[in-house]
Amino acid sequence: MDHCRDAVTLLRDFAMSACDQCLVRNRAICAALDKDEINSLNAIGRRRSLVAGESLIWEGEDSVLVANVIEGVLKLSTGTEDGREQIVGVVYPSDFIGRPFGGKTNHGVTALTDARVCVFSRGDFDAFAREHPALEHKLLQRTLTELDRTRGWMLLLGRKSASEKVASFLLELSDRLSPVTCETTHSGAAARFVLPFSRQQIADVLGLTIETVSRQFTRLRNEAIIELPSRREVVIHDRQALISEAG
Amino acid sequence: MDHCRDAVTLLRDFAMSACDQCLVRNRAICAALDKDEINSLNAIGRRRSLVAGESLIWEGEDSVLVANVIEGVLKLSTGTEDGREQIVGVVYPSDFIGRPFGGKTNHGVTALTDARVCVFSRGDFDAFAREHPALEHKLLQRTLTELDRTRGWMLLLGRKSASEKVASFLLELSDRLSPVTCETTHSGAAARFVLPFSRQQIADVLGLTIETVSRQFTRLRNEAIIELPSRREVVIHDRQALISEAG
DNA sequence: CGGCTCATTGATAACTCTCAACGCAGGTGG
DNA sequence: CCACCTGCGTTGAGAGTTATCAATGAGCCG
Repeated sequence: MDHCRDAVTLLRDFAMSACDQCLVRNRAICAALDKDEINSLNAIGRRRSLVAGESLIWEGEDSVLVANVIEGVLKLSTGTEDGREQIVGVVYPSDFIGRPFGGKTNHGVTALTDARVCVFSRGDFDAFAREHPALEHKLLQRTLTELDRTRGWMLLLGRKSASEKVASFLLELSDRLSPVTCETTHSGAAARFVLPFSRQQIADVLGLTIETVSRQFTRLRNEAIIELPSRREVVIHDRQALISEAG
Repeated sequence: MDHCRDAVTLLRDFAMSACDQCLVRNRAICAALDKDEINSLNAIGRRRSLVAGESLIWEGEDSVLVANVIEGVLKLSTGTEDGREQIVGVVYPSDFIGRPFGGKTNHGVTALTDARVCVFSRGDFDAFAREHPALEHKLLQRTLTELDRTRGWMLLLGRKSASEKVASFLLELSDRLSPVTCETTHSGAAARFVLPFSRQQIADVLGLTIETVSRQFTRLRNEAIIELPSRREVVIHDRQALISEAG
């Protein structure tokens, strides 16, 4: 474990400089660009750090900036006038943030953990993208994948019970978080991870209340399917049981 | 009204021939192409008619074809193993269907009404798109918009009550159906329209049961907010009331 | 005129929410 | 160093909304 964490830390310290040392250089949409193009793109962007809880984009504002996630986890969320909130997406390193090509941003973007992103003014990015079809292609592929994922989530929100929701949530997290934790089982999914979410945020992802989430967690713990070493840590003991609970 | 319906019928009768007479020529992604390019695209596609209930794509199969909707309404849906279903999208004329650039199709596509589509083999379409960045750009814009719409729907599924869901649903339909009904109020939304959905399908859109949908409909009727001339017809009498119910 | 599907209506049950109290952990200040 | 305070999470009791089960009704087609 430790040698892995060291490597990650090392890479992170270098990543503040330029794109060719960027942690997500080969996974983000930038992978579509060659060295010269990357330099042009780099010229119109800048790195920015966010502390947990800090917002990058607010719901309803005109789309003024877009970004790539370098490190950390961020949520996309909307809410009703009377204060109910729904998290409509979660983005991880190498994911793209924002609404290029006009239009309003219909959801806020807020850091769940401390995060580092690579931001562009939307106008600059739009112009650059229009001149680089390979970049637009990557962005299209990414957007199509995100649309698929989002539609899968609709099944969870519309048709699954609280226990199915929580089980599905834990499984998805263990997949999506595995590249950073480095501690993986067979198929590359993490058996132990740190939740980037508070209980309230989990509830906002799943369309539940905080109490229902809490009860499901303790039930899973009592059935020895998971372990909860601390509020934010989860260990999956019986992945198969989770899978069959996920529906 | 009648002169309008005549015009629509007239256009529809012509539309079977070539792209330049296509009903959605200027609204679909094809609008990105000039006359020569349209002809090349036309050469690799073909028109196809679907009767209500007929499927074009099945959940889980490899993505083999993509299409543009010319006429009619289709649903995108997924389900759980035990038979629960969730409609994850509804497509209207000029909308794009399918999953270009590899990957499995995660949701089935089924006609809700009789429909006519313009289909392409996915491989052919992919190759064509890669050579025509303007087309990919249109597709990207469309996909981004669809992603926004889908995320808005997540708020409905996760956080809204049955009455809010039904009200929101009727309002969205009255917007989306207005171009074809031609009978519009102030802002281009139809006050009277024919539902392309059965009660079960409405339930599958909203994450409710058929009985709950039915009860909400009769309640809205009893409160004189809507009128239900037949099973499939809706007249909105008090749009403002619907808006405030939609949450 | 059946026989069918689809929709409505009613009674009851189940699940999740709401409201409320308590507990734990981390941080601050005496 | 301990006490207290505060934020977050857990647990419990009860209420409310929606699902489930069941029966009836309306429209359509052979």
